[in-house]
Amino acid sequence: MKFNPTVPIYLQIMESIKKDVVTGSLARGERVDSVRALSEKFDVNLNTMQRACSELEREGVLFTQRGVGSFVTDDDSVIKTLKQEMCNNLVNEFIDGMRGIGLSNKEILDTVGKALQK
Amino acid sequence: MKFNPTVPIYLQIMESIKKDVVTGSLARGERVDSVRALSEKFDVNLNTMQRACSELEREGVLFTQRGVGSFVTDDDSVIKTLKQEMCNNLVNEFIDGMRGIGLSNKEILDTVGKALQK
Amino acid sequence: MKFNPTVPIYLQIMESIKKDVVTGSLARGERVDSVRALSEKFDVNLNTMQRACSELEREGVLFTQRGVGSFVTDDDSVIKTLKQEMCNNLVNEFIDGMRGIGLSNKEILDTVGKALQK
Amino acid sequence: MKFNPTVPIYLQIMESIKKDVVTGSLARGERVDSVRALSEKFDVNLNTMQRACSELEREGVLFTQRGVGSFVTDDDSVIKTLKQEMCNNLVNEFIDGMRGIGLSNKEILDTVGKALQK
DNA sequence: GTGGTCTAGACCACA
DNA sequence: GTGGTCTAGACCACG
Repeated sequence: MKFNPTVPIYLQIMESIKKDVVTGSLARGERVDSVRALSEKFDVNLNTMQRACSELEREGVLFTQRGVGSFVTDDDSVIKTLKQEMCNNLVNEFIDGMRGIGLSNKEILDTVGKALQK
Repeated sequence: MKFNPTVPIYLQIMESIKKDVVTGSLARGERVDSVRALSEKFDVNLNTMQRACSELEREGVLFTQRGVGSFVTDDDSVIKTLKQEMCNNLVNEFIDGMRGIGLSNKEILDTVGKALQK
Repeated sequence: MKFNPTVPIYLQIMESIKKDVVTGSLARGERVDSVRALSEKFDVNLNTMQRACSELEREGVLFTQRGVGSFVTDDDSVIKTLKQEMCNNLVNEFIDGMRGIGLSNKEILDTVGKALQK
Repeated sequence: MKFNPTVPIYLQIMESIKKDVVTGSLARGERVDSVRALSEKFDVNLNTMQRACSELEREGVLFTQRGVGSFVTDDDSVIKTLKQEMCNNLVNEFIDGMRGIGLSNKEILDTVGKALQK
């Protein structure tokens, strides 16, 4: 995975895992790889991976059973909320940005429409 | 102006000025305030403001006349390109993000449509 | 290192490092000292050193791994191009200068020849 | 005349006038244009032109007769020395630079030879 | 320990 | 007055 050097790696990893969770490619309640394995998979420092995981835990996306491993939350509503939040953030940032450079509602919608066709 | 503490102030200032340029609220060739004045306006340190300005100059958005002041580029094509770039970035990031959380083209378009009505 | 007071220190440091790179005394891909160490070595302020390094990074001579350190580019072609550029600049400035004060090609070549024997 | 933004304009003007003097395109003892006229010719601020002229006077290249105007020095030895100095500076800087990037005497001479043929 | 950013305050060259 | 550079010292995110 390629990281954008301007944003913290652990945030990018968190985003990546969240995406897997909301798309179901990491299923509800499923066990995730160990931090060590993940750090190798993402090719990042172990500390960085730990940071990403503990933040995800804090957000309720993952939970840990000591001595057993980490798991995706088994609370479906958490996942739904997460998806909604991510979606809202994306949309709001996008619209604010487009309006900020002077585009009208119509122009925004047209631009999205065209871009989606590619 | 309120700054997002997670992204460098000078970048946020650059964004703000770029927006003014692409929306025309800073006209082509127009003189911009002195670095000192801007640093007060944005309420940041002089050095921070200078960093923002010199990066904008490197990007071709501003140019400087020694001992005189800084001006918005008078090359219209630069401004057009800038606007196009900013727009593309927004759209691409948005679409990538939305697809990343598993939304279809139709869902993306619908979501934007609804959000624009608010 | 002694600095010429009429040209910015950070530029002189950049030149110095570039020379080390093109002569190979800083090898391709080699790690360079930390900014802190360099600032002591060159006996300049940390910020000045950072300025020099970030400009070198922008020029592709160095690259940075977050939290790890900075390294000489591992792209050999960049180094070759750099050497060629530095060489061309020197030669062109020199010849332009000499012609500017009215010397013929023959005189220029003779002068260089004599100077090299010292 | 185009100025290099990284070096003071007044220095560039001084260089330009010195070249005219050593090549004889400004003859020994010849009257030079008024500072005002020169500032228009070079398209620079009057202060800048004044700075250039007074430095040239300090260096003995020009001299001023109050109420009359400025003139190129009528001392031929000054001009010869000037030319020699400019020439030496060019050669020394050039050779130092080339050696600094690791070229041998032979390589330096070859490079100059080739460049002169263009 | 690494690089990156920010502030405060000073000095300089240029116009 | 303008922009540009430099220092000193602090804080932060990252690994």
